[in-house]
Amino acid sequence: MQIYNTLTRRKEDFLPRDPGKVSMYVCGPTTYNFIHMGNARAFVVFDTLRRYFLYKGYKVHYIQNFTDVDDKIINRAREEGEDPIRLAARYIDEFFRDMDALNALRADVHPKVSEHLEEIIGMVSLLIERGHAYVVDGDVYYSISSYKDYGKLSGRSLEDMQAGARVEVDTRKKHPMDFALWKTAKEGEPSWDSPWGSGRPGWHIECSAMSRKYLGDGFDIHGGGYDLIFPHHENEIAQSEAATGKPFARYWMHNGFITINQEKMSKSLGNFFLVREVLDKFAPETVRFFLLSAHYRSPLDFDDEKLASAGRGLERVKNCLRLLAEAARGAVRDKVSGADAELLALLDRRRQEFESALEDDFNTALAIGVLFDAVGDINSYFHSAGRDEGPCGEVVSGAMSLLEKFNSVLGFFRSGPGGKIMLDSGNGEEELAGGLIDLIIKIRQEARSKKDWATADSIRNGLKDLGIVLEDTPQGVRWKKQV
RNA sequence: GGCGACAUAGCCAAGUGGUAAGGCAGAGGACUGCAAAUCCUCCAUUCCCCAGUUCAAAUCUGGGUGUCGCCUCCA
Repeated sequence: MQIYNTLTRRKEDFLPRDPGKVSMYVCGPTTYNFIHMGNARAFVVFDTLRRYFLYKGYKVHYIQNFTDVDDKIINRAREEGEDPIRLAARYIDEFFRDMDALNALRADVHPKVSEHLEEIIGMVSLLIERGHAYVVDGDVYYSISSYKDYGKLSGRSLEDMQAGARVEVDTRKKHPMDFALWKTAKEGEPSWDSPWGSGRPGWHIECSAMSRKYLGDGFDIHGGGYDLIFPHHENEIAQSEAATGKPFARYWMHNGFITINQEKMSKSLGNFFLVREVLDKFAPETVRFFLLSAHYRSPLDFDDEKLASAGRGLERVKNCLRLLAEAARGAVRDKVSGADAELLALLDRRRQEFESALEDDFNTALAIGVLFDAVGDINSYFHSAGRDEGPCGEVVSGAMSLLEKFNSVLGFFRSGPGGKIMLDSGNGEEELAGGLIDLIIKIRQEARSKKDWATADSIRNGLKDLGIVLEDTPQGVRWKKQV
């Protein structure tokens, strides 16, 4: 597999540190609010990458942190009169609600800053010992001048940064770009005891400390949004490599932004859409499909019309799944004809194309194209060969299994044991509704048999207004929920 | 100011040297009582512009133009 590595600015062959195993660390959210679509993109992209490694048979160790100690959390908590750690914990629950809806698998570990002070303090101490950090009035700063490779990820030099520094210069710092590893506690803030007094960690050190704890030195993939390259990831590298003397993450992957009217969606610009707002209007599979429909490094412009277009496209895939499910329920033929064998061979080729697409820097857009090609192949088959002689059992199960394989990576649809796709959640209420709809359809069929088209159409239109679409086919009547 | 990315049909989007995937929308046809779904056909002589390299360029080089991003919390 080839992966574009931000560190080297080119695609490289992906060779895991330990054969057969992949270690990944993805920067999670600062939990002071619900997550927005931009956050979701990063998490869905890396979830899908992880799923692809699993599909390929790798054992994946996937870590995603929560920043639950931070200025913004503290400020928010103050405004709402709530304990900061509790507020953060609440938004962690909300994070899971959103990401579960988007069918993202839980990480193996979701470490929190508030539970890793020991590791963080240990790493800060190590940096001081090694001369890469200094203490000023209870604050600890990382000295970027002490680390010769500072700037290697973002491609900037110390000189550039001095020239571009527009931030107020703290005269206690040795270099204007030196950053805080540890901050002295202010009144009313969460704080922990440390060798430098009571305080709390700076932002960047948590990822260095926690990734090391769970993945060790030189783990495989570190991911996050483009905006984390500088300073966050640059600083992580500086901290980790200076502290351990060993190379940090081997492959750095960064996803592009979600934009609104071509402008970056961000909390600070205020032009963001919360995941749950979007999920009120669009199905989760549509949202996930949309997020994967462009290459992960490209910007992705968001608006309702684009989501709607994505939803209509996904409907094609759903229709094909319904067709296959229906065929599997009906009578199938054992004998494998020439047309059957032809389709099976074609689908095997699609499987290979799907994999090559993802092997090339994780090109989900291309992989989705292959999915649509496969859907077209299957539909054509049912239109001709499968229809004339009845569907072949091997074809039906083979086609379904292919789409399930694709889905195990793309994760559009929820799946049960063995990756079986479940289009409807199937709770009791839905069963009841389904029974009622079947009954109404039966009554309508009686009207149709008497050529009472007025009644038949009135029933169909009435159901449509309720969001139930009927399809009269030679094989009988099908119904589904409207998109 | 420094650094970097991108520019492909009405819309979204893949494609890094060999003659433009896929989706949405649209047109025609098949099927249907009519629809829906599905199938078939059509829909960029051309990839922001101008030069250049090459037998061959959307793809490489140079120069423009435009848009966006990072340099400050941000996925």
